[in-house]
Amino acid sequence: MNSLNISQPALYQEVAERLRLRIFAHELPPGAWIDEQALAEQYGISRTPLREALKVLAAEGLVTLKPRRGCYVTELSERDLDDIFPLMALLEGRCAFEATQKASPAELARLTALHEPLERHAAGGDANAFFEANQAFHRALQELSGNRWLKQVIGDLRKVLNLTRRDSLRLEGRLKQSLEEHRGLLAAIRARDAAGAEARMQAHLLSGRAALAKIHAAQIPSSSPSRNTAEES
Amino acid sequence: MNSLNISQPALYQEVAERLRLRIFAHELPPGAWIDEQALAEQYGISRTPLREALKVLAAEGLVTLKPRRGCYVTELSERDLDDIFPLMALLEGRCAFEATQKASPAELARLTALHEPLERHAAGGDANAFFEANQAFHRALQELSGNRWLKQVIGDLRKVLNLTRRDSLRLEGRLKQSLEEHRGLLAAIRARDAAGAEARMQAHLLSGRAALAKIHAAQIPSSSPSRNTAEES
DNA sequence: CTAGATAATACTTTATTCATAATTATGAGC
DNA sequence: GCTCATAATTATGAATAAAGTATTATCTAG
Repeated sequence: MNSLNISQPALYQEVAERLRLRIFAHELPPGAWIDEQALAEQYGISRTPLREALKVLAAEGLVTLKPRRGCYVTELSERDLDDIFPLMALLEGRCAFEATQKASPAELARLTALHEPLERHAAGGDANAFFEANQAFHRALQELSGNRWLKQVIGDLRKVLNLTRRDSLRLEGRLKQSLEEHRGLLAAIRARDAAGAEARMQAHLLSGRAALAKIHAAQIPSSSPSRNTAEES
Repeated sequence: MNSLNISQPALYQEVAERLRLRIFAHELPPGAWIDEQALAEQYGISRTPLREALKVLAAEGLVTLKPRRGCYVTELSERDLDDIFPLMALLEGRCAFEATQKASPAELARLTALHEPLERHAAGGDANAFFEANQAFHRALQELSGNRWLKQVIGDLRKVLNLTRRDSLRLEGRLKQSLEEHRGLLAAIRARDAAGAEARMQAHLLSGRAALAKIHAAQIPSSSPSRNTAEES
């Protein structure tokens, strides 16, 4: 894919990646103002590459640039989530459909192997590890779909979804439920039931949205103070 | 991405928009090298805002940044088109589905009014005007879907598709065929046949891909350069 | 005491300058 | 005469500086 881009990555890309991680970790929470010069001297670079990195992040939707006002981490509304999850269901559903049709027996075996950690970490109750294994499985499916642009679009939306806290898996029973959905999905794929796999993937995503909504409903949305960057050392 | 920028847009955004138009007009054709300093002094600005604009365009996929090598207008391969069009069919199909279900009678009337120019310009054989009217109709449908992120993703992909020449409508009979497809689509929407509208929209997009393929097959019987363009994020 | 206006401060934005890396051209050697 | 290596030129990438705009705080007037 990246034919000539094997050369050393530009500084602004490195910075963009580091900022992404800090945003995903909620070290830079949604709504937080991004202090350019503080961040620049923290990274030991000038503000120029930092600003270029912010342009990239803005195009990805992770931050919002307000002209003459500065840069803020994007805040997702419930409305946004209600828009994005069905869209992801559509796209990842298509992935499941295509992958079911195109996967070779060897690839099917690899996919099955990727499912095993899900079983293990669900049994162990390790939500973080389950989350990672879940991501790996979904990514593999996207790879098997064979459509680079489909994968790209899903990846972009997933980045945006990472703005929300990932603790929906800690909802009572959600881990087990998600595992059950994955079992059904894998079974449909292995049975070469493309339409079934698509439907199960869609249900899986929408079920994830429902879990998130339950979390948000439970947490009191009274005060959401958008604090600035938390100091950590 | 999208902020409520009622204030004056930043210079780099203006530059990005002007470059977009030049790219879409093929004044900067796919594969063309973008000369930063030449363009900067042509616009009477410094290289800094120009470079920031290029970062935005790179995130949109319109240009490809090769570290230490410069910036080039993205070239789409046939493979890319084979990936993107089915994806657009899926997304715009969903738009048609949702819009059919959600549109009020008044909105339905407005949509019907937007269809009229298509009839007129098809009869007049004005491919450019037909293209514009077609875009307007599709955008209205995306608006009616009520899903801002769906609209956003479609818009992003449409930008990329604008990298290709828009002369597929000049293919013998394509104008008439496209009109027929639109008639069927509108009829399904007005009949509140959401599934039918979705199917017709999907067929419409795939039909557009086929027309483009026919153009390319006719124009390039010799060697295809097929520079593959990788997307990064 | 409150509200509005002005001034000051701070941050974004753009420009200019400098350094580094890549490519091309020229010269020399085989 | 052709190929390879080295040097020079050009363009990209980063940093620093300067300017313009927005926001906030303070002071004055009603």
